[in-house]
Amino acid sequence: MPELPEVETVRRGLLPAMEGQRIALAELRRADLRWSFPTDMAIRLTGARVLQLRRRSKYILADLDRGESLIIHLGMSGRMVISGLEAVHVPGQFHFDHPAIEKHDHVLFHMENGARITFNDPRRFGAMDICATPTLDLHPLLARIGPEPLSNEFHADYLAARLNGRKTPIKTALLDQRIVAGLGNIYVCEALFRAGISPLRAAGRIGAARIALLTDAIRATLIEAIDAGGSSLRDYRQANGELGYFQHAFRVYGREGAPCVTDGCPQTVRRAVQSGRSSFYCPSCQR
DNA sequence: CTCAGCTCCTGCGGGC
DNA sequence: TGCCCGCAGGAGCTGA
Repeated sequence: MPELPEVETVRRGLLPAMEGQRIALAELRRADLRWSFPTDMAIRLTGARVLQLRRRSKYILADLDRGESLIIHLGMSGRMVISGLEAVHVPGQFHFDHPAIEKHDHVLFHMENGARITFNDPRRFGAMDICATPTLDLHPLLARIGPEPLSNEFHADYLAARLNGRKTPIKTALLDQRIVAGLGNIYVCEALFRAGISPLRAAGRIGAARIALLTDAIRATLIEAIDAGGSSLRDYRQANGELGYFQHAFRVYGREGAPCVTDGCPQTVRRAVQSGRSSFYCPSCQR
């Protein structure tokens, strides 16, 4: 599913169920996602309290009261399904409603407060690992990731320096998590459209002014998507507590052949394949 | 170092 | 209806 906005939305959705709560039981129904879990991961999680849920790039980080942190990546198809957040009162008793286990439910966190968080991932590109909190930043999955795009470290001068001399297309460069964290195929396409930059353009051949436009476009695109996720989060909560994809009004992504949304632009959105992945763009608005 | 291509895995939709 | 193909929001790894 997830690029930065979706992961941030999932994190926020998990907060009431997980943060400050103890994991009564961590149940690993399948231990081989992208990599195998540490063999003792269930033991290390069971009984631990979640002190804080953070996000770094597309990773959700759960700091535990035992000096360790759980690292979660949703891959392409990972979802977190929350159930039983609120006790159902029937005469004489309370109980927590949980749906039946489904195909591809790989990991379940049974929380002390009665909530259950189910990690479902059909393609199993997702990952989990656990390691000491003080050295979390040195973890191989996290160590080389670039700045958060919504932080002050990400600015035009930084991006210009990182793109300088690069022949690779800007589309490919922005997907490189070492340059900037958290962008994926959708929001790269959307940000490039906003900035009026062709995904095919060599990364090192974009002027300083346009790179500044691009950093602003990346930020605006992500913030807008997070806000959209926030609203759909409320909808989901009312429905069944499930956190999944939220539909967002994309301007180019997935719109091949459809008219460009720019007022007066006669063009249609094109699709090109770059490093094996689809890029969507307007050949007139993006140069 | 940079860069393109391959790879993991399952599901879905379109064409025949 | 069934089968085959291409495609999917990620990213690590290999080899040139």
